[in-house]
Formats: sequence, C-alpha cells, structure tokens
Amino acid sequence: MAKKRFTAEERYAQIVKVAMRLFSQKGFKGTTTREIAKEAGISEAIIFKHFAKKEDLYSAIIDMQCNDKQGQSFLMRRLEGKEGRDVFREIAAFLIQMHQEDPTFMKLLMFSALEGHKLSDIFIRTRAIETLDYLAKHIARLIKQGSFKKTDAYIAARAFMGMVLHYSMTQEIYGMKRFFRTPVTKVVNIFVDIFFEGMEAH
Amino acid sequence: MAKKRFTAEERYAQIVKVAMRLFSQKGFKGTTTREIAKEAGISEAIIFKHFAKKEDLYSAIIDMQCNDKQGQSFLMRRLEGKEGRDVFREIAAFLIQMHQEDPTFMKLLMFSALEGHKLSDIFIRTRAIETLDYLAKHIARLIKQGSFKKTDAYIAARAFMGMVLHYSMTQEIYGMKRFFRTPVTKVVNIFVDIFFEGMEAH
DNA sequence: ATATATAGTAAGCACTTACTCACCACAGGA
DNA sequence: TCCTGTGGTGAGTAAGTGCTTACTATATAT
Repeated sequence: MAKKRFTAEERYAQIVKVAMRLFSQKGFKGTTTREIAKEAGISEAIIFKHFAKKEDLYSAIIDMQCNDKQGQSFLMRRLEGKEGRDVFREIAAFLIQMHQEDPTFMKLLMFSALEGHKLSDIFIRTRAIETLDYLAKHIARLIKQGSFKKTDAYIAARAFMGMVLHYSMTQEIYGMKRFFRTPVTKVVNIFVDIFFEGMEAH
Repeated sequence: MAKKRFTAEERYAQIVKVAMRLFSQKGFKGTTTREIAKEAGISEAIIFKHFAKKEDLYSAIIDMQCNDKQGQSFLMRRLEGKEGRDVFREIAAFLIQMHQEDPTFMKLLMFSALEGHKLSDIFIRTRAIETLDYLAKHIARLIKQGSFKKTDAYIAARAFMGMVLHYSMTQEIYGMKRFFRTPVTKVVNIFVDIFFEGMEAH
C-alpha cells in the first residue's frame, strides 16, 4: 500500500495513458478531468500542473501515438519475405486482430474525427496516407509486372482497406460480433480471395 | 417577420429535426438543450414540455429514422429490373451519393455507437442487418445458380458493403475528400469490378 | 365577448464543469 | 539540522449543465 511518489515524467505518461483510455471510451466531451484524476489516483489539480488545458491532453496523445512507430514497424517486419496473397493476408489479419484485442485507438480516432479534434486530422495526414501509399505502391508494382489488372491503385487499395477496416469497425464498435463470430483467418481468407479472384465463377 | 405559433405536432417535429442536426454535428453530450432551443427559436422550457428528458430526443430520432422507410424503398425501386453488376453498382452509387449529399445520419450513427446510445443498436438490429440480409441472399442466389463462387455469402456481403461504406466514411468524416476527388461512377465501377473479377490478371 | 386550453416564456434551481490558488510533505544537498 | 525544490492536495470559483416553476399570450369553441 506504499503510495509511491512519481517523478514528473512518470506522472505525465500515466495521465496521458489514463486520458487516452477514457477518451476512447466516452469521448473528449464525455470525459471529465475529475474522472481522469480519480482513475489516476491523484487530485485534479496536478493534471493542470502538467497540462494547462484539458485540450492539451489530446495533443499529448497525438505525440505519443505518432512517435510510437512500434505497430507500423512490427507489421513491416512481418511482411518481409511474404509474397502474393500472403502480403494481403498478413495486413488484414494484423489489422483485424489488433482492433479486436484493443479497439481503444480506433474509437479514439472516430471520436476525434467526429468531435473535430486535430488527432484524426494529423493521423490521416501521416499514418493513414502512409499506409495507403504503401499498399497502393505495392498494388501498382503488381499491375506493372502484369500479375494485377490495370486499374487505379489507390482506389483498389482503399477497397481492400475498406473491407478490412469496416469489418473491424462493425464487429467492435457497432457490436456486430454479437451476431457474427467467424474466425479471423476465415474472414481474412475470404476477403483476400475476393480481392484477388473476385466472386464470379470463371 | 411574423412569428408563427406552431401546433404541438409541428413544434415536436421541428425540435427533433434541429436536435438531429446538432447531435450529428457535435454529439449528444456536446449539444446543450439551450443550443437546441436557440436554433429552434424557442425557449428551453418548451423542449421539456415535449420531451421529459434530453435523452428522449434520441428515442424520437430513432422512431423518425426507423419509420422513414423512404430511402430503403427508394433503393429497392431503383434495383428493379437490374441484373448482374448493375445491382451492385446501384447499391454502391446510392450509398456513396447519399452520404456525400448529407452525412448527417452517418455521423449520428457513429456518435450513437461510440456514446453507447440505443439508436445505433436499434439501427443495427433492424435496418443494417436487413440490408445485409438482402445482399447476402442475393449473393447466395448467385452462388446457387453457379455464377458466383462458393463462399460465405454474409462475409462476401460485408466485404462489398465495407468497400463502399468505409470509402464514404473516410471521404466525408475523416476528410479524405481533401486528397482524393475521384468521380463517384469511377469509384463504383472499380469496386464492383474488383468484387466480380478480382485484381488478378487472368 | 368570454372561457378555456394550450403554445410559449423569464428566471432560476441544484448540480457539474474546467480550471485555480494557497498551502503541505518530503527527498536531498548544504 | 535546516533549507529548498518539486510532487501533491483541499477547497474553492465562475461559467455552464439539465431541468422546473410560476407565469403570460393567443387560438379556438361556445
């Protein structure tokens, strides 16, 4: 029961972490500073020692998320050596699994977009476009080498990401998982097969 | 400048309309009853003459949206006589165009899902599942008659809806339309072609 | 015209919100 | 041992918040 005295850095990081969790659960406007303080086990006042305004917590979250390239590079490492459908399978499985295990960031991003905060904007301008670029360039390469049909690589990339991300969103946020509980690998395989071969019988 | 005296019904409908617009712009928690009153040009008290609690405005919106089958039947009528890819083209174009013209309902639904209100839940349990059923059954029919490959019709339906709805969402809510402005018909054709033929060169 | 029902209001209640300020506790160098 | 810097708090404040009350204005039926 020893109440440790945190250093400023530790406390700062802890507050951001708690705030992120609560914002993703109840939105920026739906979360009170009292609540953050309570969850962090401190008084409200010390939040305002670290962050001049509640809004500043959002900026701190952005910094944290955009500097944490962990997930991104983790995926890249898993893609190494993969070819053909396996590249797409890996991406889809990674995204669906990640959001299934912890939908925090997806929710935070949605709240941010709806409430008009900068987080979603910055995320879109950097990470989202980046990922889309990566996929579109991969597709463009496959088109150039003749294994994919000629079409707009960016729209194709968005089609694929759309299947995957909308599936995650409906499962985790709209609660579709109450009605549909297909194993991830099966879903992924169907998505990738549709993306490669289409539905039409040859 | 004659300030007309509304009947109870007229006023009720007007308040719901204003509330829906504001909730979709700023969320339930982000909208105050004062604001609704101001926008409707009335005093706050009369909102509470019609709705006992602020929460009841949500129920009224649900009723309005779920009883307004206009859009649904409008789409069904447009689908009559269509075959093959045109069915899917029509659905995709309808959804993308609708959300482009007025993203109000999409936003409201997202807020509702995130804030944990009943609207999204009821909508999912009725309209969303209904639409998914329609599409899945259509796909199942195509599978049975041999023009589509054998696969899980519901996952396939969600793949298609995912492409379309995630595209709308990223365009209108995450602001992707600042970066990508492809004509709707082109996007729709690419999506439907991918869904039918896939990306692989034969 | 008068009565009555109902649309509508001004003002405020009890409570919550983000944010502040005067103050305390204690590790560590002098 | 006494300072001093820093982590931390209790008790506020002004500006909202949902919701209520006691009241007024006006359309309609008699």
